[in-house]
Amino acid sequence: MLQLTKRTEYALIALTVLAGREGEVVSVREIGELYPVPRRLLAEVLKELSRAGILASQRGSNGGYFLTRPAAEINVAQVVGALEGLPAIAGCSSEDFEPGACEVEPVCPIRSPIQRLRIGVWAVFERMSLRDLAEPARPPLSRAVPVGSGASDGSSSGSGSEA
Amino acid sequence: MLQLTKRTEYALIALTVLAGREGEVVSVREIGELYPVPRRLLAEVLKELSRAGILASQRGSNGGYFLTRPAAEINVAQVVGALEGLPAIAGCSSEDFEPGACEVEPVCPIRSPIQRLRIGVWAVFERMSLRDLAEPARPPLSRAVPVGSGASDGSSSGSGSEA
DNA sequence: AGATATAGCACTAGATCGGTGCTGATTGGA
DNA sequence: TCCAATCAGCACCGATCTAGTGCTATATCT
Repeated sequence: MLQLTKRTEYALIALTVLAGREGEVVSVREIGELYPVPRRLLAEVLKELSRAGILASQRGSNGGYFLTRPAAEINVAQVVGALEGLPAIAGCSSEDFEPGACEVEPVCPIRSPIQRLRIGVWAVFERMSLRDLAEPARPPLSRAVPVGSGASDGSSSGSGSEA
Repeated sequence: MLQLTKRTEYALIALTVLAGREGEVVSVREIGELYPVPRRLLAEVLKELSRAGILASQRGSNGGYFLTRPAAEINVAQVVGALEGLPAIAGCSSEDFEPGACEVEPVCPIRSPIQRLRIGVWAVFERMSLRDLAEPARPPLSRAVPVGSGASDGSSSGSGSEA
């Protein structure tokens, strides 16, 4: 399945909030009040991002999480990498792939193409920063990915709700 | 998990063979003799591709499968789409997503960014044709994806880790 | 002290995936 | 004509992963 996990979705939602309030400490409760996500699970996810160094935490009352770096310097690839490992595309290009696990590997004709796909997908995620997440108005990918020439979500349509 | 299924991997391997023998009818057995893939599963996958119109089949002895169009006109996106559905990235952008299934949807702040990611990933898959698969020498993505500066991995000597 | 909030660990139910079994239909050849 | 090779269709099982929760400890502010 070429799909992010719910954990990652929740992470991105939370990071949207964090990116919009740089410098502030935001608690899981606050985020949960903004968006109907399972708080417990969200907490688990933010802990992971904290362990990965993307967030830092403040314990105790008035505690919460905050970005360790400017939102513009954190990209989706880092987030996905922290929660799911690097996009693997195929098992043989995964992080925890042990040689010999795939019978085809020694003669595999698609290793090189898979690598290229992986790099390409990775690049797509790298090109979107948390600032781009928090400000959906600007089309950050239209420059780099010349495929949706006019299809890159018309923009200027206020608070994003396009099909 | 941002990873193709084994089914899709096997499909791509088989299609590499098919693309290298355009016009010929190739049986599951032949492909299984070339690459150590579970033949039964491979057969199941090729049936699916046949139902999707990417392949056509010839029954009886001397039977097998063949491409319905030139290899250069079939891209990885079509194959992935046929076997896994379009790359969804998130559940809410999946094909079989029913409105109301996601609590966050009405107020979701990342729908638009997710869409952009989806389009970008889709584009990466679209840009690689079966001909590119069959001829790994040429680097078809280096033009369109300017991220691997010189990292197009010249020889497949394994470990392409660029972090 | 007590309320708030994160840290850490483990656990369950459900979905998905990888792979297989079996039966039938079609084609070419001995 | 009969047989072997091959695809078509359906259903099934075990392993793995995901989504979500329970519980307890620790830190901080008032």
